Amino acid sequence: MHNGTSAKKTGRPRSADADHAILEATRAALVELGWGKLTMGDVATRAGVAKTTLYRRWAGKNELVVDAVAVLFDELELPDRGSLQADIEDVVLQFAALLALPEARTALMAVVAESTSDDALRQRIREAIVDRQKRLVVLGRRRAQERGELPPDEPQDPAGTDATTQIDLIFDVIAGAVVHRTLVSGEPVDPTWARTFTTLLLGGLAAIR
Amino acid sequence: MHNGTSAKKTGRPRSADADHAILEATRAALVELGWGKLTMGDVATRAGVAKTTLYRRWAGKNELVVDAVAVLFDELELPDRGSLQADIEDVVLQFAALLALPEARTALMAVVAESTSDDALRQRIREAIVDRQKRLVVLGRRRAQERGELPPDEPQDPAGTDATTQIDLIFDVIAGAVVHRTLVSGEPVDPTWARTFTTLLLGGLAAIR
Amino acid sequence: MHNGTSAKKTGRPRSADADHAILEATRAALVELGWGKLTMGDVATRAGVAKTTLYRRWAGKNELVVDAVAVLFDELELPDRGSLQADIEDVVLQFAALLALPEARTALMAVVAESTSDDALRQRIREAIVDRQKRLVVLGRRRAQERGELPPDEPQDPAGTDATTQIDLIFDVIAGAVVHRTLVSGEPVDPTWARTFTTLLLGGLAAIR
Amino acid sequence: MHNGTSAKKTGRPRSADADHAILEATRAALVELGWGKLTMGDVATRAGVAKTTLYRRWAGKNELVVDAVAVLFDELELPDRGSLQADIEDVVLQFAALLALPEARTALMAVVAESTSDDALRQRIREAIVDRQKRLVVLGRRRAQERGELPPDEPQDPAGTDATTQIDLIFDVIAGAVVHRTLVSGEPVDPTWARTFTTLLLGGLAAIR
DNA sequence: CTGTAATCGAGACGGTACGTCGGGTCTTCAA
DNA sequence: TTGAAGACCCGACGTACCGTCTCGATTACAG
Repeated sequence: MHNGTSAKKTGRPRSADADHAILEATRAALVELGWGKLTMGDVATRAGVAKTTLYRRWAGKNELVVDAVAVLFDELELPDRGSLQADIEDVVLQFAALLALPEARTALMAVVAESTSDDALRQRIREAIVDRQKRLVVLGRRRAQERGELPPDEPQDPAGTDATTQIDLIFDVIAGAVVHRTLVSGEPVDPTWARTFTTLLLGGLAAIR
Repeated sequence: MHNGTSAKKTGRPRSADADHAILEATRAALVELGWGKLTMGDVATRAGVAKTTLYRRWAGKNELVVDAVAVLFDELELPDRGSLQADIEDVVLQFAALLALPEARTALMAVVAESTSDDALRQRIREAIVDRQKRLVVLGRRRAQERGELPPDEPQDPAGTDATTQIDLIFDVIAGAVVHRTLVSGEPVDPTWARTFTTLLLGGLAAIR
Repeated sequence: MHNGTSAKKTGRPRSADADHAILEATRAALVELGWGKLTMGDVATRAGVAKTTLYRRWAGKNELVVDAVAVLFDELELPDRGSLQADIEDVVLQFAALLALPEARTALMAVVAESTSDDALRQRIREAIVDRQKRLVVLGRRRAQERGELPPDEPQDPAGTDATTQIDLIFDVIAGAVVHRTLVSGEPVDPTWARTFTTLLLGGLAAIR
Repeated sequence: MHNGTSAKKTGRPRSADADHAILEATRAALVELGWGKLTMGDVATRAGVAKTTLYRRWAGKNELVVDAVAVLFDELELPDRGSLQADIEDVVLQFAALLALPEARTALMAVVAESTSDDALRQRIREAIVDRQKRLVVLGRRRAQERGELPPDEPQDPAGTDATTQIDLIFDVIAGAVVHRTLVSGEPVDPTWARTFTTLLLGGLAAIR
């Protein structure tokens, strides 16, 4: 977040309402205008807040938008559907549904784009958005191991892949494929595609062990 | 490209040199400044061209950059390394190397980001960049079929996937995973990762048949 | 004029129609747009002529406008109304009527304004417009002398003014007063004002002898 | 001036320094560059001010220049030289000296030229420049009446002219003649000319009573 | 209850880039 | 050689946002 537990003793305290109003306004503006047309002044106006107030809390457009959309990604969940295949299909569809929201797709790509030339921003994105979703992979994998669908983690087999590498790979493949199909190829992620993709992924996982 | 075979009979013809100079200048500016700091005026100056000339050919920054970087992606090739596994690993590494170029990574993500709220731009990107690289998947797949590594296309098996669906899926998985690992996860795509990823992909392909 | 009797032997001859169309279009554009909004491109379009054609004949906006409006001032005449007072009143009203035409008032002031920092232009204005109207003063003065209303020119009386000085002074006073009242004060020059002004002028002329 | 006593309660107040710096810079730029080459951007730079600041106060070049030069005309004074003839000669020479300044001559004519097709501008000029100088005529006339050089204002004699008409006439004749001789005829206004002209004027004034 | 201090909305500030417009030149093809 | 068409370089336009700054007016907590 933008401010930690910094010590502030005296003076008028910051309005908590303002924070919510600003983030809400940011999301609304993203939907209507897209990243490129979104302006700080407009966000301030929508939030009924002065630009000063906005800049007192966030350093710029990037930081503001990251915070504004991060919360959306926290809503992803991994329900226990009984099998790994079903679990993955479910989360793939959830993720696709999220990327169907204009504010999410637009904001995600925009901040990622900015981050290609801004390491601090990349770090922030990773912390606020990306790494937090890895929990889904970790959780799903553990459940599958408990069900016996996947073998338990073992001391690294030189011919195989260790747990971290595997988790990262799964994450990149799932997130990458869904994002690419949705935003680049522009094709829908429907249950059929989700099933085929998941089948491919699980088939592949068996192969890398 | 920005102009088709429109009929223009009279008047001074447009300078072909200007086109090249502008696109070259755009790539140079992208490397030095990145997407965010790149300005139309600067590109014009670098190209030794008036801003008007630039706007006469491209509607804005997005369109210009798409054309400027499209050519970079055309350099990807699929050498025949003797096996499908080797072919894919090779092209994965080529793609990763391309995304390591600042002008390519920054420009690609930026225009994709803009395209989330601009259908015309998305269409342009797809034509100029994305669809043209599908040729690599098509070619690699045909070679593998000739080698017997993959079964020939058959009348659609209701339980399987038809050729087009499979090509699209492969494309989304490869491109998505490489882009995600490179630009979002921020981890390197090295030969080891390429091998593991390719193994997963081929294992998965066997599963969806 | 813009071209003298320059020798042109070969090639396609210049269109005489073009000249008229251009000057006519210039006057029309002046009326509608005023000096500041008048553009060479617009004049060319109105005249159904290419900009090239226009620049082949005139060096720029100033020269073009001077020629376009010069002809208007040539229409001033000094009818013989029987007395100097009546003659002056008549020409004052003619001049005022001319300055009531938007193309004349606007063009005259505009080129005079430009001429404050362009000696060549001032020279051109003086030749094309100003000096040609001095004929009216010279003629009126001679008629008055013939009628006996004014004394004949004499060898310079040290206490008086010689002929040239007097002509210049009369011209400046008449032209200046009419222009100032019309364009600066923004008051109308009607017969009453013309009579009072002429009375003042003639009374003054008697005093400087 | 450009802003009246408009009520503005909140927000940062406009910088008074900026106003002065801008007007000063405008005059300097007029001297160096003349009206035609003067640009808003250059004025802003000279004044150490952003273009926005400039446009926040003045609608355009015309309005700015009117205000910038208006102050020059306020420096004209009518010293009491003991006789009406001497007073007029003095102010005529002052006015001529003012018109010898490049910034004054060029700016005055340019804005008058623009005003021929812009009523709001004409109004502004009249308020800021023209009408304010009528004070000189009014003052000189009253002094002369006190000295007995001119008869006191009387209830309008049907055969004569009332006070306002006379003041306007005198103003148009003096200003018009000086401007015309200086800027159109391009001849100098020296003491000799001033004397002759003043003699004519006073002689004429006697005639219209 | 009275300071002190940080907050608030408002809006002016110095900048940078925008995309357009007009000036005057140059290049092509047709007459 | 002229003419229409239109692309060219150049420079200024007036606008939009940026992120900072100054205002006067609220709030809180501290003494």
